[in-house]
Amino acid sequence: MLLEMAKELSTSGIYRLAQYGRSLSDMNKSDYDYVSSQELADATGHTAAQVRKDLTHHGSLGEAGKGYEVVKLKAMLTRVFGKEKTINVILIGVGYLGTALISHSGFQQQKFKIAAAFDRDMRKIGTYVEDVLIRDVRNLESTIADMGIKMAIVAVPKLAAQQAIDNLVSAGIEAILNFAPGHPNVPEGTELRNVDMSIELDRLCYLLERKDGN
Amino acid sequence: MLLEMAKELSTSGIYRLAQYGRSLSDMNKSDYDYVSSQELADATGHTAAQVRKDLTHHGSLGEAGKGYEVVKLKAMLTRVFGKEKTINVILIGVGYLGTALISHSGFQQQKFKIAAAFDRDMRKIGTYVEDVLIRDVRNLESTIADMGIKMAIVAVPKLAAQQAIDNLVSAGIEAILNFAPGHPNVPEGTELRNVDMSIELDRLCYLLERKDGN
DNA sequence: TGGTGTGAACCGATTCACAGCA
DNA sequence: TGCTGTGAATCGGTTCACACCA
Repeated sequence: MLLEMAKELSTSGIYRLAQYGRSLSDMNKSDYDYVSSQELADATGHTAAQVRKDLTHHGSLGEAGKGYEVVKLKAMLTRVFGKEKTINVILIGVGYLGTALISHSGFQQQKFKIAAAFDRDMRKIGTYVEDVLIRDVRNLESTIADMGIKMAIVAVPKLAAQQAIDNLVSAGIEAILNFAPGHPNVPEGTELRNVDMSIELDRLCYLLERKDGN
Repeated sequence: MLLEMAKELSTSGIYRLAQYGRSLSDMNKSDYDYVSSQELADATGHTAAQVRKDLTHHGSLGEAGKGYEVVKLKAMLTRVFGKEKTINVILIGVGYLGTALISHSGFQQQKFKIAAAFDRDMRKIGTYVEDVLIRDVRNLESTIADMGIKMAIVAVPKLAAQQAIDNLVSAGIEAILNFAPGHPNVPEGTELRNVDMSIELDRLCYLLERKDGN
């Protein structure tokens, strides 16, 4: 089944696929070792059947009795996520969170690079965090165009988020990872994912409530 | 249906419930106004039927023809999440991310308080970030016991995460929000939620792949 | 009239069980 | 024998449609 058409994959399916990729890097297997669906299942907390379904979904590459060849599996994941090359991303908002994101080692390992950072605080503009130059947010549009960037991370305060996102969209950004609380609007065709840390805490609260005394 | 038994709610159900709470704060309605399932649906991007199903699940409190009284809805949400009082949380790891979390205004608004922060860097211990004293991680256990804390946020580097989580568990922590990449192990009965920022970016990559040229 | 509450229908995702292959 | 690939069965969440109520 070469060049199979990529069927749509559910949100949780994408998430699991990404997890398999992480686990694969974490188990230090050589590229020519094999990994079984059961091993991947154990490492990620899913079931072996689930893993197999997910993997076959993108072209069958397992070998009966042996498992999946690590190098092939990695290649498949790279292709599915379109990560043949490092993905350049821009960052809006260089406060503590923005700085943390620039320093975040996980991005580099996963072939993401923060190619440019923007802020509107004149005291920050022109300085560097790690090796990333902080630029004036008024140059957003031209920088995005020059660099051909498609993805952005928003790490500005809640009240500035919608404006920042509007600017990104009109500058041609197609996918946004937003850390500001709230539910910013984006036009059809722009991908937006929100990470709301206090909602994550709420989930934990809910679980504790169900478990404890109550 | 007073004191209804709280049925288990799906992960996504909990998430939506938390979102309704946020939206409720954001729409500045008075406590005695009413809000319809349609309004909540628009604000959160779900369907009206979905909103109603979610809300009735925790006791019916809508009024036919009018909607849901804001004050009652808020009270219900507060009860479901066990947030009658401010929830004290501790933080492990006061790097950029940890500092960002301490400064994060969203927590305070949602009745979460970072009651104590820990690090193992002697230069940080004894100093303050905002009004939070940074303590020696070796005092973790006693502080948790003294303060009666149940929830923790882990913002240490990847390699230190499993150790930090083990320490938290043996100190009696029951719920952990982890920002380090990877899949730390926790014993049965401890709640763990992972926020992996590069997996979030991967999801966006996948979506872009499907949309663009490809 | 407007909007809730809910059974029924629908749909997709997960699990099961096993045939088939190295 | 060990492990994949996959149809079939199952499960649970979402949507639909409408009765009912203020």
